[in-house]
Amino acid sequence: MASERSVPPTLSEVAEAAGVSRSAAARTLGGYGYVSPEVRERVLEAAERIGYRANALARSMSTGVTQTLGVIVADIANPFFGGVVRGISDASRARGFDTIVLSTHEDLDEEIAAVNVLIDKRVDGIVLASAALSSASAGHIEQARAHGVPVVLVDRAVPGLDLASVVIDNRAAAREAVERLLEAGHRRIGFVWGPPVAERPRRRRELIDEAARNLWTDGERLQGYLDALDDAGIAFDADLVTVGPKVEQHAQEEVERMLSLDEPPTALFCTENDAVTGALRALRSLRLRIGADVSLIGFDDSSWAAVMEPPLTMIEQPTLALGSKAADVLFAAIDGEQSATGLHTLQTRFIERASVLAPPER
Amino acid sequence: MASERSVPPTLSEVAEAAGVSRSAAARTLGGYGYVSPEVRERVLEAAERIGYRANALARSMSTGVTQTLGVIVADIANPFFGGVVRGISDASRARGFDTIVLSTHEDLDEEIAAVNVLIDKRVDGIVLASAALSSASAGHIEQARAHGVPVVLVDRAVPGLDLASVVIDNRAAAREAVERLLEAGHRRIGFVWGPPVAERPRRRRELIDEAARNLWTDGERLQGYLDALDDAGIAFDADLVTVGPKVEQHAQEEVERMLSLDEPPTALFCTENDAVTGALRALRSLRLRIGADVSLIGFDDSSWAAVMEPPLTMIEQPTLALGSKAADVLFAAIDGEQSATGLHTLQTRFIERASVLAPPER
DNA sequence: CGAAATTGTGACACCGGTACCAGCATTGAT
DNA sequence: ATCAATGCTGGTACCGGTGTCACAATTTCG
Repeated sequence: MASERSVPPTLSEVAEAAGVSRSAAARTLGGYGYVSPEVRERVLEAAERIGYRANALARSMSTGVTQTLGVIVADIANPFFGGVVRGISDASRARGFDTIVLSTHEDLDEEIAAVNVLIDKRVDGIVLASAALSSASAGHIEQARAHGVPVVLVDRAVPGLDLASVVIDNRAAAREAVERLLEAGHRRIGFVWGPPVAERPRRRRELIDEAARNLWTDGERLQGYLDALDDAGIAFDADLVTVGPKVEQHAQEEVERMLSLDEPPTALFCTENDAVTGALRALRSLRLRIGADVSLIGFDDSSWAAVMEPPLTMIEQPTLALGSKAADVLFAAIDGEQSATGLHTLQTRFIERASVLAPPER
Repeated sequence: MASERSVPPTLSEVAEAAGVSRSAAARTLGGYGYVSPEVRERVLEAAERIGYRANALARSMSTGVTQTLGVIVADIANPFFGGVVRGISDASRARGFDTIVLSTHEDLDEEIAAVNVLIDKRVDGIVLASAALSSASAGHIEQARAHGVPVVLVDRAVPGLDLASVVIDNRAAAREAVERLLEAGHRRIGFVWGPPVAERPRRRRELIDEAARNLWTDGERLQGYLDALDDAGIAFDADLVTVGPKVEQHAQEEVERMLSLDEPPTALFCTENDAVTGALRALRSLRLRIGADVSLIGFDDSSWAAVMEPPLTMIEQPTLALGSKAADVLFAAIDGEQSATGLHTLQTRFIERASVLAPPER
């Protein structure tokens, strides 16, 4: 083997190989100051020959800039966040930035640790899908800003915090979906993926609070559901909202319970991918047909939804756009622009397929 | 506001605040050498008070270690890679390592650039799902090793390269799936997600080469398909293998073509998620029933497959385990253990559901 | 021909840690 | 009383870049 070394060459070694001073080599490679064409040529040749690559750590040390963005999401294996991260990553790459991705498993302590890691690594900015629910639990976000690291929230806003956030209009999207169900004639509409509490809140306010306490988006979607019901003059029924652990299997059980009520729902609104598949499992186990027996609308479109029998009417979230927009806003903040604040709302897309029919005659 | 600063405090500032030397503060915070209890107390208090956090860049500069792993995948938005990255990320975190994730969009040039970025950032190791197909195009991998950065391949092996790789047994998994179809009585079995060439190779060898040239896993899966056919004494029919762009829509078109042959396939083996949904779209458009008319087995199980009508028989890949195993092997290599070489093969799981029935009577 | 302007060079301080080392007290042993 | 061992401290070199600056060499121009 020709180059059998395990330590990368340094600037000094380039200079030595070229027979010039470290400074001259630095100026050539750094593209500043005066360098004679002859020296420049020698340095470039030497750098090429010994395979020199600048140490990004050392550069960051002296420039104070890492050209790196930190990204914190709940779970990178979740396709939704996968899309968001991809959007951030592509947008960053276009600006010559790299991304460090950290998963928090939706745990606030892990999120705080993640923010600290990113501060320590001196990232130039952070995109955060936060599990924090109010300004009271957002101390770590404040700390990042105090350390001079701009933060942009994505997917979730933190009420009461004056922070740039890139989100979708969850409330309006949920409302639209439920309105479609109402238009089709449904009056009993189940809400799948309610708050993860053990005991079912009977009061409406309580339910909303619990949902919002768990996840901002969930609170918004529940609100949208209630908005549509209110407009139609339909009374809220606590039995038509699932509660309990947010896992597919539990969603199934809750939907089965719901469909076994004396007055079961004739339509379901599912606010998450696993809520949809959980609900479909329930329909299957009760031998009910999608659409004909129970209409359904879900959040988070996927290519699978289109090949179901019947194809599912879904709400598509612009995951890539969410990510790239967040990156753009963050870059604006890094560049010191004032515009990089407030709420940026992206549009969802209502994809009408065939899982919504009129409720069955009784 | 109390702490209205935008530059993080340094070790020197801690020392100054505690009224001791930089060295004493360093010894306290670094946990080495002698420090009197009194000084120790003062330093700790001062560090706490001014919110000191060690600069990871500076530390890495002098220790030569970053506690960071680089991860390079084709597309982080792909649920398969999402799982792998999650596995790597969780395993790394358990060892106090962070991960930098780069997407290459399955482009070798981007992959080379990504490797260079990681070398520059002095990551301690790289997990790579490479688009390189032979040792001839793996110069960048060699370069990483020459720079002292250990590399572990995941999901894909590079033939002819002596490198640690963590993969599944694609060939055996494909073979098993096709055997199941044969056992059910099928003799005409379509292979969905063949090589992305414009013109259909007629010769078997040519087809395999094309598939392998595009992606190692695809070549292996095609081999497994042919293995099973060979064992059953069934002649290979080039018309039963899709060719062309690897997108869902094209898979649909190719499957439609296939099903319109004089002797159409009675079963389909799909080697990828989008191949499955593409095939299902084709069945839908031709009004054919899954199982009853055309049996189907696919790669990459998802919760959707279980709620299809009928539920789909699938091959599940251990994405998380693939990632965590890759991380483990990489850590072994970082620790200088010799064991960290060769091929590590993980098991797939064959999930039998209900999309495989006997071929229809003609 | 000499002063000023231009062109090019190497020395060096700095970023913020790590870790080695010389040296000073204090204590105990001989 | 002398010396060694022990406890603790501050000074300092180093990691590998960036970028300023003093200064030397060459060219330009009055």
